[in-house]
This record gives sequence, C-alpha cells and structure tokens, in this order.
Amino acid sequence: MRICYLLDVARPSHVRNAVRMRMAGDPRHGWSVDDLKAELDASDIRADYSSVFRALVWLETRGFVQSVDLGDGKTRFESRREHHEHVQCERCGSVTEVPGCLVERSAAEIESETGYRLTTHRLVLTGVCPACAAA
Amino acid sequence: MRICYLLDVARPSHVRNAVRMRMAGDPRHGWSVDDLKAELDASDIRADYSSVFRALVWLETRGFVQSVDLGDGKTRFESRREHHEHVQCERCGSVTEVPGCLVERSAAEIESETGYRLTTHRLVLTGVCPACAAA
DNA sequence: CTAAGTGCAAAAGATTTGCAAATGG
DNA sequence: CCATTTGCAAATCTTTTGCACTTAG
Repeated sequence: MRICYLLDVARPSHVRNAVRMRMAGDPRHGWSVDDLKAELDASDIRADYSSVFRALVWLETRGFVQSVDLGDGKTRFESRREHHEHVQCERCGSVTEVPGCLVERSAAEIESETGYRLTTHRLVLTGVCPACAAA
Repeated sequence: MRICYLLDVARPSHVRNAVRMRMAGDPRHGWSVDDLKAELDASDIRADYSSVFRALVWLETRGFVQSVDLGDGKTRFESRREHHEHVQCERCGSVTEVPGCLVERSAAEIESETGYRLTTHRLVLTGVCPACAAA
C-alpha cells in the first residue's frame, strides 16, 4: 500500500525534493524563487530558475507550500502550516509569524506577542460576493 | 493667501487632474493604471500610460491616493479615505470595502456587513522589529 | 528663460512558457 | 517506449526610467 498518495508521483524530482526539504528544514517566512535557487546553489544542487519555479508551482498546487505576498513585487513561498499572519519590519525587512488568525485578534495583543511595534497593515480578504453566491 | 498648499504646484497637469477627478468621482476600490488610462481614453483625454503612472506616484506621494495590493501582480490605487480593508470575490473579482480596522474585528461581523462569505484572507502587518527599535 | 509636464521608446524586474534533450519507470 | 523532468532561451507582463519636446509661469 502507498504511504502517501500525494508523493506518488510519476518520477522523482531532485529539484522539487531539494526545494521542499529546504523549505521544511528552514521554515522562514517567505522564500523567493531566488532565495531557493541560491540555497540550492550553496548545496551544489544545480537547478535552473525555471525548474525551481516549476517546483514551487507543483508544490503549491498540491498544498505543500503556499505563496506569501509581502507587497514588494516578488512572490514568496513558505511551507504550509497552521494558519497564521505575517509582520514585516519596515526598516530591515525581517518577517516574523503572527500565530493564529488575525481576524479574531487585537493589535495590542499582536504587538506584545511579536515585539514589533505595528505601524500599518495591508489586507485583502477573499470570499464569495452575494451576486456570485446567488448565481 | 493660498487655499491649499498641497495644490500649489508649479504647473497645472491635466492628466493628474483627470486622474484625481475620476478617482474621487468613482471611488472604486482599486484602480489599476490601465483602468485609469481606459477611463481617460473614454473621455477623450489623451494620456500616455507613463503619464498616468507618474500622476499616481505624484498623488500617492502627497497622500491623495494610496496603493492597494490584491495579490494578482498589478498595483491598484484608490482615493485615500478613512482606514478600511478590502474583500474581493474569488469568483468574479469584485472588490468591496470593509469599513474600519480589521485588527479589531471578527470574521462573522465582517461577513454580515459585507454580504461576502469569507473563505481566506491574506495580510502582512508592517511595523518596527525589536532589533530595529533598539538600534 | 526655466522648470515642470508629457509622449514615446525602451529598460528593468519578475513571472511564465516553448521546446528539445535527458532520464526514470 | 513513453511520459515526466530539466535547462536554456525567450516571451510576457507590469513597473519604471531616459530623453527630447512642449508649454505654462
């Protein structure tokens, strides 16, 4: 019997595996494609940018990773874990996780938990509008 | 005496004025540069894409408009008003305003106010991290 | 005159795709 | 064999910039 259906792929992919291992082993918040390619290069794993990109699309499609948009024009990816938000320092760019769902939390609480002094936030909720729900 | 210092610019700009008027007159949530150019074209106002873009930069710098990132790769702009969040339909792409600050609100309340059934949300808080605050 | 505004073209930055070669099952 | 994976190059798409020309003050 198969242990994991999702991993039952037609052929092994060293690029995909390497990407996935790096992301799982160092669960930073927001790997850009370049970050991952550099990480692989440092391990002497040759992989083209497009291969890394395709690995990420593959992993995202199957729910292993999810994209994070920090608003600077590049898409980042992180291992999919329990739901959480992000807080980024407007000076140094560092990103930290805000555990839990923001929709149910207050700013003061988040500040005390992350140590960040919040200045702004950018959010887009997604859902189904009344018109679409009726159609 | 000057009525408005911010408007005391060196020279009038019909592109900038037209952009600003359209955005104020139809305060939709998220005008892309293309949206605005199309709107101006429809009014027989010839304006290059770059001119519209520069008008938006100008207006954003001075706080008349602000950018909105819906996560689809294009930057949108809206007239700057009181703080609010956005909710976008994952089917038709329509965007509606969620008045107030999300950080202090609950999902159920937002759903009843907007009529959207929320499915996901994407958020990045911005602030100053402990390291930067100490430096 | 002088500086700001504009159009045109092209650069820049990131994402995405086409295609042929390599390769595992 | 055959379908998947990969590298390479190039197409796309959006944002941004350079530059010369126009124009208002």
